[in-house]
Amino acid sequence: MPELPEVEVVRRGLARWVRGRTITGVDVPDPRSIRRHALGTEDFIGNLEHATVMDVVRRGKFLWMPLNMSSPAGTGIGSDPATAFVPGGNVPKVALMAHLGMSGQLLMQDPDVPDEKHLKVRIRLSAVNGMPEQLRFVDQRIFGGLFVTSMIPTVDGGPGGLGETPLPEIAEEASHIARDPLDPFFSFDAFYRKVKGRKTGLKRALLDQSVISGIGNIYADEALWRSRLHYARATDTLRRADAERLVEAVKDVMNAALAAGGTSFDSLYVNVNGDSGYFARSLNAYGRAGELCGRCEAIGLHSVMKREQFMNRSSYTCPVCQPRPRNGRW
DNA sequence: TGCCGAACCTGAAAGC
DNA sequence: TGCTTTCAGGTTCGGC
Repeated sequence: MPELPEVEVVRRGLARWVRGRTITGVDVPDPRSIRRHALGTEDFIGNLEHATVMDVVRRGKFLWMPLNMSSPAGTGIGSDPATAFVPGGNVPKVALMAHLGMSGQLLMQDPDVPDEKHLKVRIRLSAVNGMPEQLRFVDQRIFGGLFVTSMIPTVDGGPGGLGETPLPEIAEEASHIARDPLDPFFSFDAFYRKVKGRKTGLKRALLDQSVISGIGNIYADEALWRSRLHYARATDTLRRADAERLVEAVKDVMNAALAAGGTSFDSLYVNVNGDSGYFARSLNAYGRAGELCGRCEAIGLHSVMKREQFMNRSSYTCPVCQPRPRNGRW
């Protein structure tokens, strides 16, 4: 399942292939994957054709490609995105937005590669020697999707997200979410204020993208395990030191996952070249129900990881080093 | 206003 | 063997 590290792996791969290239054609074999584009398939295609991809930017699990709409068809080849943004000039007004959902994949393919079983959108790119000519959106469960959205100024004046040429603009549909822990402009104080202001459980807050973005079920469990906190801990009882430990754990686990190319349990997550990541082998909590807690075992304790139902999902904890708080409070 | 749960969706695995 | 049920989970939206 793509969470922040997996989306960042995809972003880096995509940036290498699509920056500066012009979209020459678009097919939408399954319009369900563009259902968030309210104006329909024709409008979606009309917005993309002849536009030049300026960059690939990410905030949390949202990924977008700012588009230069002013380029005549075919002139995007070899243009330099770093110099394409002229203040007050051809600043991108729209972006192609992507969310991978549960099973979305953005793949670079040559035209002669047969269509994937769950191919939803095909974007043809201007020809460049040695580069694949199609960007394909493949999605088995259709929780993800593509749509065109406006670019708007960021509230804090900082870059909208992580990209190769950061701009003080953000895709409108991503403007409601908080900065993610790997964002250089991430503010611990802002995160702590939001968490303390909530009256809910800690894991629910971690999964709330308006509090902190990029965290899904897997890395929430891993970060809570690393920081020895229980998912049901009431957020308004969280001490500053606990929150600092938690944020550091989130950063550590995400950086480790990024270094391993992401977490893959099956073929549902792959990078733009179709390769899987290896971080699943390093998980300490997620999916380890019935196994011994590695941290407790290291000090001679025999505690068995347990799985509980939470928010229609599974949560994995160690009952010894992550004790459940009484009534959510310590 | 803010929290919470349902719904969306498909394929693999388990159960019968 | 084949059918049915369960499970996986990110985001949005409606109900409370």
